[in-house]
Amino acid sequence: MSEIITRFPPSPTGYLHIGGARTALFNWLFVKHFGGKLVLRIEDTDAERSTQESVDAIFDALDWLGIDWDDGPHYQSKRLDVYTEHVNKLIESGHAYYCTCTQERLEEMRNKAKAQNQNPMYDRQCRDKGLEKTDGAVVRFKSPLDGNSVIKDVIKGNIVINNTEIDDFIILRSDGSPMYNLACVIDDITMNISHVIRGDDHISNTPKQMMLFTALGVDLPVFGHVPMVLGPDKSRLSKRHGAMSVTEYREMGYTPDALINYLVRLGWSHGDQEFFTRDDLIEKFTLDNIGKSAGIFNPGKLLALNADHIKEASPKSLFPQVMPFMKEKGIDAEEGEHLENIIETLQPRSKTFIEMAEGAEFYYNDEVVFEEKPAKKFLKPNAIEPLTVLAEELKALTQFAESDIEDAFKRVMEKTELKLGKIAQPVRVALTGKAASPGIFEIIDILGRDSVVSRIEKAIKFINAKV
RNA sequence: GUCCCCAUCGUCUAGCCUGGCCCAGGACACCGGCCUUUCACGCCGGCGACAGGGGUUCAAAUCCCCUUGGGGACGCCA
Repeated sequence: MSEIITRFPPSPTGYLHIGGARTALFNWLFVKHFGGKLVLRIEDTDAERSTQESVDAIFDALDWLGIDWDDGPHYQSKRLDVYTEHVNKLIESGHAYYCTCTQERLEEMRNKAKAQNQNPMYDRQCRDKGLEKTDGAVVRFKSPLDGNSVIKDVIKGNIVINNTEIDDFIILRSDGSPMYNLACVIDDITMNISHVIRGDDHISNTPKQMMLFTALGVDLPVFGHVPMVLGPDKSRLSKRHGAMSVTEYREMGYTPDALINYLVRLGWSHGDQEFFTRDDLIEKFTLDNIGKSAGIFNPGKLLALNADHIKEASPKSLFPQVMPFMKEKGIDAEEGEHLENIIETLQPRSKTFIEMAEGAEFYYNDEVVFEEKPAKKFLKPNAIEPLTVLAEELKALTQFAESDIEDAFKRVMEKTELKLGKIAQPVRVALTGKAASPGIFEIIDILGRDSVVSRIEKAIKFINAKV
């Protein structure tokens, strides 16, 4: 088998959205699995809508996701001569012709057809006129009048379309720029694309593109149309369904590994496995297990997967991802063992990096702000004794490991005749200001003796001041 | 409307190709419970689906047909 080359061809008319990212991912995983190449192609032939900001946003998103490419980026806007060259060939070989029908006439025809519940199609008025190139003329493809086109889709199976359904579509605009189907095919040919893996909203374009391949005398690539991603209301995913841009998930504290896991798993499966690392996916991904039906984007499941990935990751690998969020909260954290320990305590209770940064706050601020409710409930006069005794016990410790701290608590329990819960909760509030936190022994261990004692003393003062 | 695609719990899916192991398994969500120094994690249990109707067959979620439902495409957008 010849080399596998796929492509990801976004049009830079906006950010990289969830659906596009998924298509990119399928292509990327496919080539990673089989050792092929991925071509990145920017389809910017629509000068009106294409922007540099979009191009940058797409690169940024791809970079964050960790999707790299082997060839490109190629910009269609810079390849206009390649397209005109091929269009000229098509005209010479009788596969295309100039058309001077006005846009008004075309629109009129469309409206009329729709009014009569007919499929709107060009009536091929200029097909056999042998028109020469003139200002304002477009080039149309001379599509077959009979027979049918069969897409041998590796995902959907054979799809048969009657050629009478396909009209003489425009391949070159009156300004000389190529239309999507033309540019796409020429690029796929010149870039030696072996597999075209794209959203199934492109199925209707495929017969047209196949005709172009055939007219140019080139073998067809393998086509695979992946089902679309729909919103919760089953309509095409759009902004009103919430976060659509890939990078919004970065801002919401998601790890790209979770997004990738979620997106691939939406429409693809490997038995009952739900959790996949990147390497896992590369190892197991093939086109064989892609489903045929559209899937609904479920933010809840993505969140759950994000929590799983945070839980499973090594604390160190999380540094660069959480630190920006910590910084935003005014936490000036340093990479190292201390941060590693902190993250470890937060991993099982953080669904996002935003939550993790919030959970980390108390570690970095000795001036604990007591939340009203827990303070009222636990920082009461009867907490003074256990707090005082604990402070003394901690001061007396010669070793300050978690087990030593636990022993200290046991002695406090004996001396005060209180259950652990009665001691731990006031201490927790004293140390964190909150009623919920990681385990009390581990946070004492991480905070260190000086900080803990000082916080406890401040809490005692707080209680006394209240009385 | 025309053409095309699709159809298993609310959602993502396993099973379907190569009928029997499926009165349908897993995951998210939800509801109970356990664990426990809090919150989580974890663990256990519950809820919950083969769209409908015809065939074929000893046997159908699995094969065939029809209906219904949903989606997509119908641009000098990509």
